[in-house]
Amino acid sequence: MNASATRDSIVTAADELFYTRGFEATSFADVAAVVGISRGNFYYHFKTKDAILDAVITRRMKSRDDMLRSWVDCGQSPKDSIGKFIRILLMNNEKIRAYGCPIGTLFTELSKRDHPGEPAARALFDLFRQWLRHRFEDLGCGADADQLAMHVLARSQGVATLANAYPDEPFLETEVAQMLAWLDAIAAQHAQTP
Amino acid sequence: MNASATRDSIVTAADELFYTRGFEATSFADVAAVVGISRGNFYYHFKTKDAILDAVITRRMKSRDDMLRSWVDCGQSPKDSIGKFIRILLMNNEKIRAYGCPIGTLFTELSKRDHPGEPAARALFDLFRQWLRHRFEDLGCGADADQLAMHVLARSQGVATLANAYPDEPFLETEVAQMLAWLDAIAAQHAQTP
DNA sequence: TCGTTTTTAGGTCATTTGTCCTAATTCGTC
DNA sequence: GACGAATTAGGACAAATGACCTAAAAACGA
Repeated sequence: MNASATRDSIVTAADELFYTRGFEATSFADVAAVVGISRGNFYYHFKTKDAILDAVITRRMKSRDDMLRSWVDCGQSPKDSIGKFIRILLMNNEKIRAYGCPIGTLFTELSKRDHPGEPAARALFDLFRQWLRHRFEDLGCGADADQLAMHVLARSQGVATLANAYPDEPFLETEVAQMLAWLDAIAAQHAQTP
Repeated sequence: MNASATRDSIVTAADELFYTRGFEATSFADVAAVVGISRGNFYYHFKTKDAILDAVITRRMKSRDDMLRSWVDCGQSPKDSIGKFIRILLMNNEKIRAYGCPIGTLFTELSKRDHPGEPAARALFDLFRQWLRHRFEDLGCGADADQLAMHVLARSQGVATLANAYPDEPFLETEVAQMLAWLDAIAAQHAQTP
């Protein structure tokens, strides 16, 4: 098989395992088993576990960046863009209930261990934060834009955590509806005072 | 030393280490070193790592339960009680910035590994949830009480996570102020429609 | 075919949990 | 104080696991 194809399937498998089982709990052997290659081959592509983590974070970064860009490029209103972000929680409903937020849980794990990959994991938060801030600026929120961005991020994180703790309850849907209502209010408020 | 005193200091040390480093990352040797006892003595008190985890969760449960009860017993209004809960985030400011929420991060870690201690960790959430629900009921929120309780829990979790990711920003204080303002609005709303 | 790339099989080394043992020390009780 | 029970120290050791490494084989392209 092509080397970059093998490398890619390793990163794909690692991404999934880091999400569902956690970074530390996932071993070389686990990833190799999913991909169907030997541990030695694994080492051929990635010298250290941190190198795989880097690749996984880079992959997530690109994936999220592409997603966010597509929402802006398709030309919808800033409010609808932010609404789409909030609705990610609904889109990934089952996975969030089962494993929490892939960004949040990874950061929390790396932070607790003072892992060198922590800044890279924080950069994933930054990506969403900047994007949200720009959308709120487009909405006319000016100086409040960053604070609003952080607010949306925090509530999303909280909802993901609690949905993970209480997966059998309709809590996630309720909270998303409330966040969308809150967004309506913010948008209305800044529409009349431009 | 008294056996229960030794046991207690083990649980205290484990509680702190599980919080600051995480459960999996903390080894028997780590805890024994902090307490200043031998590994042999350690095994005299706790046969397995899961047994220490149980003891730590029980301890946290009792500590939080005592705290919540004291807030009700001192006879302040339900609104002020809920306010005190929200202000936990301020009280534990530095620790939350450094290590996140002790309840949330423990649950997330155990959940991700399908650890048998997961239900016990969820019970900690339940404790806060029930208490908040009762306070909102006292406030006259009736059927909405549980949903409001979950809302407060979720926002607190989200704030803790983001404050952990951005420890150098005044974000935590800002969000607490907003939550307290939100609480004011809820209380006012139910004061005029009893 | 030849040389490079890719893959495999296997092993090393360190760490951690958990078990077990012995001897010393402390403690409660008489 | 004496005695037995509880507690502690300090280790040896097995089993498991995971990160990391090497060398030979296989696949592949020119």
